[in-house]
Order: sequence, then structure tokens, then C-alpha cells
Amino acid sequence: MKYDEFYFVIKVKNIEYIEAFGKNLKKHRNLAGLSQENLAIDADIPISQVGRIERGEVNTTISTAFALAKALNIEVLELFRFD
Amino acid sequence: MKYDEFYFVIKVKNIEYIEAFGKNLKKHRNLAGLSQENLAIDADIPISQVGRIERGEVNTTISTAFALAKALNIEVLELFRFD
DNA sequence: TTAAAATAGCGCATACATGCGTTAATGAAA
DNA sequence: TTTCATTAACGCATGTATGCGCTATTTTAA
Repeated sequence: MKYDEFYFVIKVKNIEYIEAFGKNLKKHRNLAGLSQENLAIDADIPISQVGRIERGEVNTTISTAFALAKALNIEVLELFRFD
Repeated sequence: MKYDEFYFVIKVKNIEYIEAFGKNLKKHRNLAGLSQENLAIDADIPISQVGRIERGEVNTTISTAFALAKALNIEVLELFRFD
């Protein structure tokens, strides 16, 4: 078998967007004056997960976003307000 | 061993919120005049997934929300603007 | 400096979202 | 009615977010 061309189908899941989301979360957490640990406790999620989200390591779910926003005392859509 | 009281720890992942999100997605899809299939194609996700999200069966991710909003030609935060 | 607090980052098991296919049910138009 | 389009809903494999624990690194304050 012989190939003259190679085709790559790469599905990017918008790493930039996920990283921007994490950055924005961190911003709001600092504005609220909360540590990752306190935010995690208030949102009832593991502290390690807060770190992973802020670092853009995970593509988190809308229910987690909801829990975080609630703990931060802001509207969920504020976590999505960035460029 | 004898128990006088039973304690239940149930972690609800906000089914109402997930259902409201799906309802709102459906609203925006209809506003855009798109079928589930066309939206799925534009957003590059399976049509079955669009249906599951609209029906509130799945707790979707922020990157999927991003892809849907892009296909709908709206800001992501519009998908989170509901009560 | 040193000590304490905060964050980064790893490993692992489990739950679940995704991706892909299929059929059933519903709706709309002829 | 019949046909076609749309949506609902199921099954299954795979990837990955979550949850929990732990240690390393960095930051902050004393």
C-alpha cells in the first residue's frame, strides 16, 4: 500500500476557550476574595477540580459552572463573559 | 447494630438548571430557524446529542455550549440567560 | 530568612458526556 | 390517508470530568 498524501482529522475542543473560562473564573474568585479551597467548599466540589478548571485542564460542565457562580454570588453568564 | 435515624446524602446536580438550559437552547434554535440536525451539523456534534441536551438528559460541557452558540450565531452567555 | 497558606499537579476509580448508529414516535404538508 | 421531515429515544463503546487522596511547588506573611 502506498500513500501519496496523509489526511489528519483533528477535533479540537477549543482549548483556548476552556483556558479563557478558567482564567475568568480565577478573576471572579479573586474578586470575591476566596481561596480555591473556600470556593470549592462553598460550591461543594473538590478543591482539585477548582484548580483543574482554572488551569484550563478540564472542559467542565454547566452544572459545575452553576455551582461555582452560586458560590461566587454572581450570575452564571458572568463566568462566560470574556473574549 | 441499631439505627434510630437514617441520613441520606443525595447530591443533586441541578436537574432543573440542566433542563432550563436545554429549553433555552431549543428556543434559540427555533429563533434561528434551524432543525436539530442542521444545528448539529453546523456545531459539528452528533444530532442525538443536540436532542439529549434540549431534553435536559445530559449535563453538557462548556465547549459544547461554545460550539452551539457559534453555530447559532449568538454569544455563549445567551445560552445561559434564563431563570 | 522561616512558617504557614495557597496553589499546582499527580494517580486512580467511577460516573457520565460524547460519538455513532438505529428505530419509534410525532408532526406537517401533499 | 400517504409521504416526508423532524424529533424522541434507545444501545453501546470510548473518552474524559469528577471525586478523593496525596505530595510538590509557589506565594504570602511574620
